[in-house]
Amino acid sequence: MAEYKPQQLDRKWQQAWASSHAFEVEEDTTRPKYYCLDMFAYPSGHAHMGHVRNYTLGDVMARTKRLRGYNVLHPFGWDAFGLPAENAAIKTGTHPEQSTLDNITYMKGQLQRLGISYAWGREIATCLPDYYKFNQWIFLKMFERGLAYRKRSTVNWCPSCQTVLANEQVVDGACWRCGTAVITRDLEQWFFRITAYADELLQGLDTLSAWPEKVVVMQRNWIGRSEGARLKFPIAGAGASGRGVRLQPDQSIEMDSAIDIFTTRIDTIYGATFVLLAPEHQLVDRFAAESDDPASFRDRVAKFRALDRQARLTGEIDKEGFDTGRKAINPFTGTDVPVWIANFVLAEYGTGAIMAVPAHDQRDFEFAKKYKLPIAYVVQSGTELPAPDEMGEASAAYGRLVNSGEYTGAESPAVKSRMIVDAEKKGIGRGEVQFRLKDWGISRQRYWGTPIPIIHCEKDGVVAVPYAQLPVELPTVQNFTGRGDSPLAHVAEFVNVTCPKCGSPARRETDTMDTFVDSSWYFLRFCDPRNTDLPFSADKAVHWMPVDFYVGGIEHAILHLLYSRFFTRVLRDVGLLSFDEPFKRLLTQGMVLKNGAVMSKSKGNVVDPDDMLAKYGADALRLYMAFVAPPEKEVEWSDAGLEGSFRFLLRVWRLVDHWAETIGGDGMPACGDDCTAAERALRRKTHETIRRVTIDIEERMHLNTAVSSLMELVNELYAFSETTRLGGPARGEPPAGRVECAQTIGVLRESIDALLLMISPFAPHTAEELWHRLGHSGGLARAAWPGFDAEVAKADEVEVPVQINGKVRARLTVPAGLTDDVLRERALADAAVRAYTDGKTIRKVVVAKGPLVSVVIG
RNA sequence: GCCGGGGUGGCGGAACUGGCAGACGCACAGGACUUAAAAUCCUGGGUUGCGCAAGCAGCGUGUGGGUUCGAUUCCCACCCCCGGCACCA
Repeated sequence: MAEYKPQQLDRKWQQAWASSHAFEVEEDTTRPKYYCLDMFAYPSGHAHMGHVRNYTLGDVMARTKRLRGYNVLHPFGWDAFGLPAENAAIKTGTHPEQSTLDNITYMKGQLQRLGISYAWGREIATCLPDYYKFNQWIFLKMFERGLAYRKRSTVNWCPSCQTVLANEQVVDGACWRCGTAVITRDLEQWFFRITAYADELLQGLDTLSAWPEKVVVMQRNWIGRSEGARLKFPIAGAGASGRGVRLQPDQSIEMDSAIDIFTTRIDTIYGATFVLLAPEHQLVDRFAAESDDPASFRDRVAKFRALDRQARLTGEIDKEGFDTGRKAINPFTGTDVPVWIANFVLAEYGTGAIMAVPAHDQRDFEFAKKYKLPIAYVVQSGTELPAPDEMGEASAAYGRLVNSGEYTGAESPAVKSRMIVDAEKKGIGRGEVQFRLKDWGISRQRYWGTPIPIIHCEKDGVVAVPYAQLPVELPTVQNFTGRGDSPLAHVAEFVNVTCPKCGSPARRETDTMDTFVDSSWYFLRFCDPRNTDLPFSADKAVHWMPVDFYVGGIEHAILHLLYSRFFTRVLRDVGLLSFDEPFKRLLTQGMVLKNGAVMSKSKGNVVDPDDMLAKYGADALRLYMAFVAPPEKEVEWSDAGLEGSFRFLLRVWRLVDHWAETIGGDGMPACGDDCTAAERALRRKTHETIRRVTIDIEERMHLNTAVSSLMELVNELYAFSETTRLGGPARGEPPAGRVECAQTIGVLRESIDALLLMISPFAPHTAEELWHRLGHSGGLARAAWPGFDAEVAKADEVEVPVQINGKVRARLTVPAGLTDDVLRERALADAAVRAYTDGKTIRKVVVAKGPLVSVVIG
């Protein structure tokens, strides 16, 4: 018997695949294409088990689809810019480029040792100029379209990473990367106008039927669309001498003499008894100046502004506010309402000002109670009309309007649109849609990223670097200090340039781009990775895109996937693409835990893939990853589980090795019709397994059950081997010479071939070796997935359970395909059934598919 | 608070459209082989009660109810766990 030495097989077949370029692809219109994408990796240094799981899942799909006849694009690359490399440079002095390229080399070796079937010829790394040139290209296209713009703004700043963070990179008030509490800073920043696509990005979610519901919902919430109205509350006493003068509701209002508010509940406006401003609202400074005691006014505001920041970090504060002393006019009721400043009103959402309706909003209710502000009840949802003084909480439900002037008696929410139309007619407001989504700040004051292709000129202002001058290459910087300003600002020969427009001395932009820019279009670059003129050719993108199957971590549910959907639309509008959604089907795989926690060096619970490869080989590790749980679930690492997978492969090896000589070689007989019962049973099992495994991989992506089906088939093959007079592999006896019966050979051959083909996506090295030993020429690359024959899979005898009053009381063994009537008769005639039914009334007999007979007696 | 997912043996999990709950694996126990061990192969097991035994009866998929001949699956109410968002007006 040949010994199973997986490490040797790994090396042998990996070399064979590499030298035959087995996984490289070109466009081929004669076959259907399949784009299988694994999320590219940040080259952190070592692949961890999460990577192994991710790429195993992708590779099972890629290899299956190849056998199924698809022209499969399965590329890989490196998300190579980013902070860790720069932080390492600060610590150790190794240049980011050096450490990044070293890490890529090492990790690439690891993935190759796992036998992942990548088209390495298309490998990309975002830190190379031939890639980031097109980050700059896309930036310029966006700049031309007004989608990339500059503004001074309060930004999230991580004091530890010394850089700006996007809203999406702030988690619970802390930096997503290092966990340091985020502070704010006022900086001139570049933004991508993702909000211009907010509605489209939201609507597109409805078309993503093959995405996990969870991810779709997360994106929907993140975009956060709210329909409502923007309304003007005129400031009473606006103007120099007009304090206290009351405006009529239909009087036309000057812009700067009114407070704009946003509300989704215009139906409650008759209950708006005060107005609240965010501490950062633009009117606050003016009100302070015009107040009786500006100094103390400003003091109180300043406290809120400071306090507000802390509150956002902890997530809970008491609602506090103070009266500005000013009044605004509720444009629907015409009455004066006080204007307060409140710490819980957000400046960045809506208009930074709200109408407060204490009777129908819990926050406003609490505020009104605390400061004894009036409460007016205007939407009746129950039968009782509560007295405002006795209300214990706000009533947010819709209902019939009361105390609402001409709208009294109308039903809400239906009345909303009528009120908005009326507001428009009177010039006091209009319908408006607000989004939670903010524009994407992409400036980073760091080195290891894509330079922003912009030049600042005294005379011409912000000037784009001409396309012909791309890429703006990242200069070599030797000293990394980690101080807060952009390292590029210290490289004189980089900074000092001449203006492309007027030729006078100018300054280069020294910020770099957020690395999420790099990953927002890399899947398009894979379609045409060596194009030097364009990010990719439209033809090639049309051929390969969209990505048919995308596998990666759930942590990218919002950031990366939303940005990629945004970029796809921008590039569509630029004319390079003709579709909206980049990823047809998405699988977010669960994390790999050890002792209930994420593996990390600090916890000391890391299981190194290299160690497992050395001990069990790639196939056992891959098989274990597929078998341990459904792909979406978190899994707890288990050495024993991995060993179990190894044992299974050993079992397959012994089985095939045992039969190889008997059934191997060309010209073996095919299955005939005169099979024994045992042979028919094995064929049935084989075809049933083909059916299940195919569906489990391609449709359900339940690799764990696909593997268990294969295990069942192997168990069946062992049992079959034992029962033939040929001598099975179980006891290690040699087969008793060539088999006489051609039938048996044909059946075994069919079953074992199918087994090897179906196991090959999981355990490609072992499968390839055994396939070769069976004498197949051409290797698995030339093979086709086994066909399913429904006729063969059909059972000729079935066991039919008989339920009596819901409990299984008997089993009939009958020929398959009996009619319901015959089944009913046989069930009622059965002795075991009669024992229960004799002397009882049979009330009902149901014959169900299955089949199954259900008898009701009384 | 809102949204999404989940709760099945000692453990990971299975049950495809309402039809035999616990596939497959791990761990465990017994047996075969062996001088012995490892490896391998075979067998066993949800649980309670009765029985020397083959077996018989009952209970079982978070809890309580409902629909149905039949519910892990559908409906209602509730409890718990995980994930996301969170003063978004």
